[in-house]
Amino acid sequence: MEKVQLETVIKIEGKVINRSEETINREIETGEIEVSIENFNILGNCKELPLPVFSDQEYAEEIRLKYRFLDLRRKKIHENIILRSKVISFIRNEMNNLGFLEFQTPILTSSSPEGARDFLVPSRLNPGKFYALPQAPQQFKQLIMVSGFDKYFQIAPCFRDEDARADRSPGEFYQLDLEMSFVEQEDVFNVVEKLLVNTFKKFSNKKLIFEKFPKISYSDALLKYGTDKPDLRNPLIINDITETFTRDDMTFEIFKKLVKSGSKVRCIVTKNTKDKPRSFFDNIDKWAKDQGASGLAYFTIENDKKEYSAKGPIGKFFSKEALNEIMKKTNAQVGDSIFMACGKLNEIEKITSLARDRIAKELNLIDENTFAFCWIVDYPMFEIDEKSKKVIFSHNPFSMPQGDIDKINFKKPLEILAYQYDIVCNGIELSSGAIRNHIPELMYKLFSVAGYDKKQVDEKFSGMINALSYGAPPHGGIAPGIDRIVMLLANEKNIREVTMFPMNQNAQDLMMNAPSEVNENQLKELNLNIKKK
RNA sequence: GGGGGUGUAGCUCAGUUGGUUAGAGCGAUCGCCUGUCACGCGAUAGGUCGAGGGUUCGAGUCCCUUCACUCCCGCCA
Repeated sequence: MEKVQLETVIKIEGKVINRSEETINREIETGEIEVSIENFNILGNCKELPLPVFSDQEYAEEIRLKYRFLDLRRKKIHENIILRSKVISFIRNEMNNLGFLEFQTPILTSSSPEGARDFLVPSRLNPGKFYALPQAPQQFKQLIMVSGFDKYFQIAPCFRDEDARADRSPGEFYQLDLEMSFVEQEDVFNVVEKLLVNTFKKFSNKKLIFEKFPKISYSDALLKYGTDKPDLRNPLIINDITETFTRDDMTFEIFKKLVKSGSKVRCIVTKNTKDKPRSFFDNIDKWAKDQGASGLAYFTIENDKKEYSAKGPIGKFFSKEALNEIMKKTNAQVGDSIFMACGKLNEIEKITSLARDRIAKELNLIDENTFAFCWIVDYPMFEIDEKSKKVIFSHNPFSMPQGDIDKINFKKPLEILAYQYDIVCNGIELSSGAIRNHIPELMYKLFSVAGYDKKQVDEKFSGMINALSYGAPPHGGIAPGIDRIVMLLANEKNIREVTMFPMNQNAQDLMMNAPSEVNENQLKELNLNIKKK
């Protein structure tokens, strides 16, 4: 019996008996009993283990993924997967109770040129043609609304052929896809907010900072946080102080020059950091440079000789009045420090957003035991494409523009806002949704702004447009990411920790050897030739 | 496509300014002991130091190239 290796599956026959008093072990669950073995045999042998199962140690991903069935026996990930199952059935139950019906939608569907890259599946019966795996059941759920089912949901697999991140599985992931008819934005918010609050209260001990999620407009979010997925646990806020650099008494010429040519200056104020060592500031500056920015200028506000002064390498460039203006604008006080970035709008949004996280971590400002949800609303319908300088849809071409439909000024497309919204929790984008545009004429108009004529729209979205022409109800929905919800609940930083059989960063399944080559016959049937390199 | 980090025994890691035969713990094998419960004790096996090239009397260590994994940027309507 002692020769039996770890992880071997055995069958024991014998009597369960009480342990004698001195051998009772209260540390373990079965510490009061033992089995008096009469007989045992081995049901499943175990080779030498490539990774220890009975251990909390961390192991290289490669080996964990290759032997996922062993990895999954380990306590932490085993519990994560159980949590995932429970969360999903809880959500399903809640949705059912709210009167939503769960439907399946096709996995083999048509490719859409917009958005993410599609996974393509060659058709044997239709040589030269391809199915695509759905990036999301977007069009189907709208068609379900048109079909008269007014509340739909699905724990839907979504497929996107894009590169992975820690919080983004390559290839496939799951969304709680939902759609409702005859609703406005607020109706969707009410359903999802309740659902998420219930789910997070049930499955986590962490405190919800907001049970009523604050709503932040997209433009506000970019100004105050530099991103449309702000971590609201972080108290730091970004301020625009570009104006101050147009003053005559401002002598910080580097920024002044940049501002003259259209650059912006934004800053982050850190409270009571005057006693931080020089290295604190320089490290952040150096870090910013490592991130590809030109650095973060800084000074600390001091109170020398009864007058405010800016102290630091660039402090001397700031007049008393200029300093006052900045303090007024940013609510900064004596003892606070100010980090500044100057550059093109999208560049400094990016670096100040990263700096906000970085500085907060450095100063330990984030309470890890909380969840901070918010809605990001009022997304713009269109944006300018950096490369082509053309007007493109900024999010979802099927979203409903805001305002009185008859009064929308299509000549100023960048000013059109959409009923488009995101949920963000702790800096992680959990979902996006929209009230959909169910009016074909309006859709043609919006598409024409983005450079598509009626014929192109009819070709691309024939199913959709056609359906909307036969009495479509106003409708809208949202699709929270299941994997990310479980990730937050399980307190994991990586989505693979809540995915049973994940692929690695290069979208390979090391256990099943996917993707793999296929044989000549398979290719022949599909009318495919592989170009050898 | 680009940038950073990592790569030494089955696993987790150490390895000094370049210097003898590359070490430890866990695991494995064999044996001993045992009312043990992550048992204990002893012995043994196990290494292309990710790969290739270079510098050097000498490379795990320095240089170049490359591969794998990972994090980030791009990308993800």
